[in-house]
Amino acid sequence: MLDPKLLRESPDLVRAAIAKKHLDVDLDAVLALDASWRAQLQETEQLRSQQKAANTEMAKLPKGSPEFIAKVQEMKALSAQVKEREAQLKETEEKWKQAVLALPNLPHESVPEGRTPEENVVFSTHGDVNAVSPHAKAHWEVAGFDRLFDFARGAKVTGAGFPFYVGDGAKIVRALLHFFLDEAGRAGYLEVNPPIFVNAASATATGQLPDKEGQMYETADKLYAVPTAEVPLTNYLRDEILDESALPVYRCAYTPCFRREAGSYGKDVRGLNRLHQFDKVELLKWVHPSTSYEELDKLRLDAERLLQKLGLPYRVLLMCGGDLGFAQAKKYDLEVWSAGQKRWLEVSSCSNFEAFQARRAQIRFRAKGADKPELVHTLNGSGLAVPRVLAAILENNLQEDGRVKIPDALVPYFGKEFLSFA
RNA sequence: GGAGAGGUGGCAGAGUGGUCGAAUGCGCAUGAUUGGAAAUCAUGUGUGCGGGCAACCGUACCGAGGGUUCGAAUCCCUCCCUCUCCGCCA
Repeated sequence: MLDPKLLRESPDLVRAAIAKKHLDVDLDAVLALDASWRAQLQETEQLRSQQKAANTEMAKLPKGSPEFIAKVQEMKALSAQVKEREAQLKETEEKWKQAVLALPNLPHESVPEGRTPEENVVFSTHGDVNAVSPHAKAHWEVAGFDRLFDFARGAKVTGAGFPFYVGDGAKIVRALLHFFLDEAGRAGYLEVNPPIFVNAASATATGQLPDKEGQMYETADKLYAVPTAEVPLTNYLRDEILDESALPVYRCAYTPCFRREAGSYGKDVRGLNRLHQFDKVELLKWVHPSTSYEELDKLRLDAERLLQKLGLPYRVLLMCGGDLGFAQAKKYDLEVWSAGQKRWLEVSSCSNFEAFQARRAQIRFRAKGADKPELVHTLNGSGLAVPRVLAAILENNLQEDGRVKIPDALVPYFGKEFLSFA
């Protein structure tokens, strides 16, 4: 959520932000709504003030006295008026809230102009895409793939996009998660094992609700399966005021992630590329506003280091305004090279939300001596999402004999040097 | 799942219709005292929203939402959560 004061004082900044993100928002309508909400609020508060004053007077009057009875009659009219105005105010407030919630975060000045994903800037490229296995093929075409990654039985038991991981397939998932969590711990993130269902308040605070409702699985008692650990983890500190000295707070969490992916069809749903359930380690930071861009760079490097240690070629994209999410001020995507598919696969997305999430979730800190608490900045990034990293390993490291060479850094976790499909 | 008891400020805890944003204690902050500290004394000490350059003013908030009333922390309804006992269970 954007600062309503910013909207009032500098509507042009907000207008520019909407233009840079190539969104369609009728800002003038929002401004008009804001003005009418404030006018109604003041009127209503003024009436309530009268009511309170009368109440104090009445308390001093003897209960059954004629003055008292007269006052009660008089106040009935005011009371009715207050009720009516409050109802109106509530209605306007609801509209106002929806309108303000629909305003996107301001993109940072360093975010490049652009409308489409093609206009994202290649920030850096690492490793040699030609240095991968000459035997690479799309991972779903590798002989024996279906034994280790059993989509057919997954479809029978649950549905499309819910594979079974079997034998070395299960083992390499566990090895990757273990490796990711250990690395995050070394980088200073405290490991957390959060609930994987959240309530509506939490999903709203991080922005999944109200608009992305259809992307989540919902249970009979109105809980949502987490689409990412970002949701429970960010909400961990919801409605709390931290001590300034506690910042920055670093947390990481592994959770399975559940996404309905309604409306995504076509080529990129093959194999491990897009699943309804997948495993991911998420990195979270709550930081002092003055340091958040420095922290974003460090967060990105923490994610990059994982790909470097796994020896996978990757590139970093700096997202342009049009491809930046609604809530992000700046975002980098990490894409791993998939030698068999001959394309880049997104495996991490590192973002600075500035105070946008913190305002919705009311996560603040108090500076020493300051009278007012201040909103923190939140950042998060994947570190990393398993299936696509796994796809890249399977493809890039495929040997002539059909086995897969396990990256050196992963061998201690996997327990052997080759993954076998046999 | 059943029965009972509860949810009040950073914490403990009073308050059962009006003068209550809320006693008191602890904690915390500032000042006095002290060579310094402890102790003591004094003062202050929540958050959101709106208005105002500001000092400050207004309003809301006593688990959440609704209701009754001129007026609700207090009465009624629904829901959520915690604790105790019983049942069930990894």
